[in-house]
Amino acid sequence: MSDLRPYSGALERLRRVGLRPTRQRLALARLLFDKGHRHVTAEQLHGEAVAAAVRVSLATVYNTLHQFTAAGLLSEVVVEPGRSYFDTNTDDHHHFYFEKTGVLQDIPGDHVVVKQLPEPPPGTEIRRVDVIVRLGAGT
Amino acid sequence: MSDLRPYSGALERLRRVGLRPTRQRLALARLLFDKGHRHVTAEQLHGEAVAAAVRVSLATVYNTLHQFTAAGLLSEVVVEPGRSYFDTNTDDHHHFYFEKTGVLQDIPGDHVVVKQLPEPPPGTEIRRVDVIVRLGAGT
DNA sequence: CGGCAATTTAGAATCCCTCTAAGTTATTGA
DNA sequence: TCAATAACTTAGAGGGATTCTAAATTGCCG
Repeated sequence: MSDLRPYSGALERLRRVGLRPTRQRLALARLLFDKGHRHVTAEQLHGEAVAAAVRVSLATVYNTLHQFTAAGLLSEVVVEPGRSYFDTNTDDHHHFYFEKTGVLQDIPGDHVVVKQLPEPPPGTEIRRVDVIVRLGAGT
Repeated sequence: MSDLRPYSGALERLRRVGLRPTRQRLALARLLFDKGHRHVTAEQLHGEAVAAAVRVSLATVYNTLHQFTAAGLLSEVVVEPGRSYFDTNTDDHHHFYFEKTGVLQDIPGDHVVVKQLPEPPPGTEIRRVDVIVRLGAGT
């Protein structure tokens, strides 16, 4: 559907960040980026790859997710102990987290404003500000 | 405000939330609450207990931390995959996280203001809003 | 004090994730 | 074009944090 867009190809994307376009990385990039923004865990992505008959090991899925993150193609979101989500949306934005289901959902950037942030302690700088709105069952 | 009362004895605290004051829970409560606000991991707390010659297993430390959290005596802070911090400050506040050292530090509640929060999706309610300011080495 | 449910415990188990060492593949440059 | 080489992939072992299990212990009530 979306591979008509000029620079959305997986190969192009890898080239631009200087990662060798291997069969595994290309396949994972397509799974991640070819259908809108997503939040996935390594296990989930590996499952999708296997389901799509892509031969790739779990170790490579982990490596690839971290390389993509380091390259700025993904961002990592930590909401629960012992499980990392990777978000294909790298714009400045925040998250709803449904505690019951473990589902993570973007909150568009302009819907949350953080004000009066204190100065970071000397010798440090702010890398990122994460806002997680935790949701439970309503009344 | 988690506690307006001047008397903050461990026994009293456990009684108030309906947890049986066992030797282990009393000792852990003292370690946690008797010297100002703290951020600890289960391992750390267990280490302190052992150092203080309190006989308690790691499993019990985990159980106790979760029971205290469920009872509202602690709050859990998730900043890294694979490690949970427990915070003795249950007031509304946020955190600085020093990525390099793994140290967590409170930001007083009135120093961060979150605005324009969107409506939670129907059937859900906001349980908590976590703000984590991630810090790296400055320039 | 006796009885029973709550609690504690050691150790095994589990869950994510990382590492290692060996095999494979993309790229480079002659 | 075709090695040579460096980058990459992988299975399986390893590791850290946490949870589970089943048995022993302990606090609490009458």
